[in-house]
This record gives sequence, C-alpha cells and structure tokens, in this order.
Amino acid sequence: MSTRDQMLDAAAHVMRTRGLARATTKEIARAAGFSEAALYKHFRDKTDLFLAVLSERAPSSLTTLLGGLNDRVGQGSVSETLEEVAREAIRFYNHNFPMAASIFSEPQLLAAHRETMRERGVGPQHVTEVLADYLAAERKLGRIRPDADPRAAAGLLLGACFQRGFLSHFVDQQGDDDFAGDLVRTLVSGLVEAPRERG
Amino acid sequence: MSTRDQMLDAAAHVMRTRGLARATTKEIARAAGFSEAALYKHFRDKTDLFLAVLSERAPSSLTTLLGGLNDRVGQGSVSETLEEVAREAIRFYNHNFPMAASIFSEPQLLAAHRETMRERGVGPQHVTEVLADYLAAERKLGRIRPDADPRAAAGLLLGACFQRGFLSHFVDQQGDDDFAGDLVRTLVSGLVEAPRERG
DNA sequence: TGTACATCAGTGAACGCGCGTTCACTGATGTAC
DNA sequence: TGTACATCAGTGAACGCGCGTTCACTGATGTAC
Repeated sequence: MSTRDQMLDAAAHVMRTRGLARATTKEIARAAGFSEAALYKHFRDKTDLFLAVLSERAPSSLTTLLGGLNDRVGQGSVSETLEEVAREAIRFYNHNFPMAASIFSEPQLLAAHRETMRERGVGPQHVTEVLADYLAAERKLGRIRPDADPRAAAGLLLGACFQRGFLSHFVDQQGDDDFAGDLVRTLVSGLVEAPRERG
Repeated sequence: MSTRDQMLDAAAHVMRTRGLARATTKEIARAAGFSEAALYKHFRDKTDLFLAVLSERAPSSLTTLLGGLNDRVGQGSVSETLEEVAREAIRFYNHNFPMAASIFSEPQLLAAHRETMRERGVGPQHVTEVLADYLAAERKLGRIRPDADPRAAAGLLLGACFQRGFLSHFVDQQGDDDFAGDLVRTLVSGLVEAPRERG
C-alpha cells in the first residue's frame, strides 16, 4: 500500500476515533507511522488531506447496494428489497455519522467538501433519489399504489435510518431487534387503511 | 439581561455562525462585549461554557409543540396534527442541526453532554417517544389502524424531517413546497393499499 | 564495472501563531460605625 | 454625613502550550558515460 494510502487510512481512523478536533497532524502522522513533515510531501496542507479522506475514504457500501436497485425492479417482493436497503442504511449511517457530522464544526471545510461533491455529481441526497427512482419503477409495474409518492417514501425510510444512526451515538442504544422491518411494514401498510392479512 | 445570559447568547451565536472550531474564547467575548477574562468569572472553563449553552440555549419550540400533543388526542384529524408536527420538526432540525452535529468533532464534549441529558431525562430520543405516545393514544381511539406501530411511524416521520434538516445544509436546497404534507400523506396511506378518496 | 551526479521520499528540529487560561489590578457599590 | 474597609464584576497584559507548517538535511535509488 502506498504511503499516501497509509496516510489516508490513518487520518480516517483518527477522525473516526478521536474526533475531528483531535485529528491533529501529529496524531495522524503517528498513526500512519511517518513524520509530520512527510504528510506535506503528499498533501498541500491539512485541509487538502481532510478533503482527500472525505472523497477517497467515504465508504461505498450503501452506494453499491443502491446502485444494484435497478436490477431488482419487479424481482422479489418490494418489502424484502426495502428491508434490505433499510438494514444496510442503518449500518452505513451508524458507521459514518460521526465523521460526516464533524464537518459542521468547520464551515469552511464543509463548503469545500460540498463543492467537491457538486463537481462530481455525488452527495447524500443522491441516495434518496436512487431509492425514489426504484420505487417509481415499481409503481410503473403496479407493485405499489399508483398515487404513491416515491420521493416522500424514500425520504421517510432513509430518514428514519439516518436518525437511527445519529441516535445510536447520542444516547445509550436501546435493543430494537428488527427496526428495519418495523419501518418497512409501517411504511408499506400506512396508518389508516384496514389491516391486511399477515404472513 | 445578566452578563451570564449575554455570554450564553453570544456563545450560541458564534457556535452557530462560525462553527464550533472557530468558537474561541476571543470570538465569544468579543460578541458578548466583554473581555475574555470576564468569561472565567462566570464559567469554570470553556467546556463548562459550552455545556451551559447546550443545556440552556437548546431551543424548546419542538418540545413545546410535542408537549401539547396529549391535549390533541381525538381532536382535529390525525393528518393535520402530523403535518403540523412535521412542519415544526423541519424548522427545528434545520435550525439546530449544525450545532448538534458540531459536538461530534469533540467526543469528550459529546460524552459530557450525554451525561447531562441523561441526568435530566431529556434528549433527542424523547421527541420520537412523545410522538409515538400520541399515535398510540389515537390508535386506542380507533383513529388509526389497530396493528399500527407507533414507534416505527414516529421514527419515519421525524427521521425524514431530521434528514431534511441535514440535507438543507449539506447541499443546495431544492424548493419543495409541501414536503411535510407529502410525508404525512405517504405515511398515512402506505405504499400498497388501494387509494382512498381525496378531499 | 566504476564514478559522478540527479532525484526524491522521508526526517528532526525549529518556527510563529493563536489558543485557553491566569495574573495583578481597577473602580464601582455596599456596609459598619 | 463622613470615613474606612470589604466585596466583586470586569480588565489588559502576559503566560505556556500545542498546533500547522517549513527548513536544511539524509540516504537510497536511478542514470549517463
């Protein structure tokens, strides 16, 4: 693995475990096994290093899963697919929330990262859009009600997972075994219609 | 207004506008109109000041609205109540997300704040619980389906609002006029049942 | 093969700066007699 | 009322420290002839 990659891994690790405020050049260099000076052979300054971490070490598991949603239109049950999405989303947000949230402590870093994402056409809003597209395709097949709102439904499901990822760090976690399943059943059935047969 | 209150207001303002990383004693003192040394007449150290801001300047609008939910059980339509909750939640999270997120850059501060909230029995998870209680009460009255899951439904609605508050800072905001309404309609109707009459 | 030089990743030590915090002090207000 | 003292919010200036960054340097590797 290249020195640069070792430095990015070390920086990501320190940011996650010590927090952005404690992610100093000294700590990062120490974790990477190089001198502080060496960091500046590979990155212009500390902001450059952080932006590289955010761009190149943002985990792609959720994006990958959602990228495969196109192929699942009409396959399996919609509920099963949504539950899988929800479970993966909860894991993803739980893992990445602290680092993403940290950026809000440095608005200049946030602005620079926004710009990078805008240029590449990626970002957190993209996830919701991909799920909404999937739901729209299922609606076209008649597998969900014709007047359903794909964007709102995607926002509900992923928003709940997002908040769950937040809460798991903010409070002592309650042991809710099948939160993903609870969410999907509630979303699919709605609050006011007559109950359907279960099973 | 007491000196202490002026300092808390100034600190909250700087934290919101400049970010936690730039919320230095110098900036806060300047915004409050006192010397840095004066801060230490009213707070033991900087952490003590931040914790006081988090405890005493956490806006209560959402808590207030949700506190009144007890009185609305059986009153008006459930959809109207949920839309009002959603609209207020979006405003609330939009306003408070940056400061709350900032805390994740300093895990020690986060841990101390968690402890304060735990002692007082408050916290972000409380909001979801109160909404879930409201929904459970409406279920008891038969105004929502008997097998509905109040916790999941509250998680979906407030989670979507929470994520919305996040996205409005993270990406250039799209102009979605009635997101709260879209969420509630989708949550109430569900994805698979036959459509109801509108109007 | 040997020699002279170029390149370049990485280092130890130092730099200036801004930070949180403390210090001795001021000046206004209250109080005892 | 006047005097002597106590209290206390607030200050200007200084403190030490850790930070990000730069510097002159090393030593390994490559290359020309």
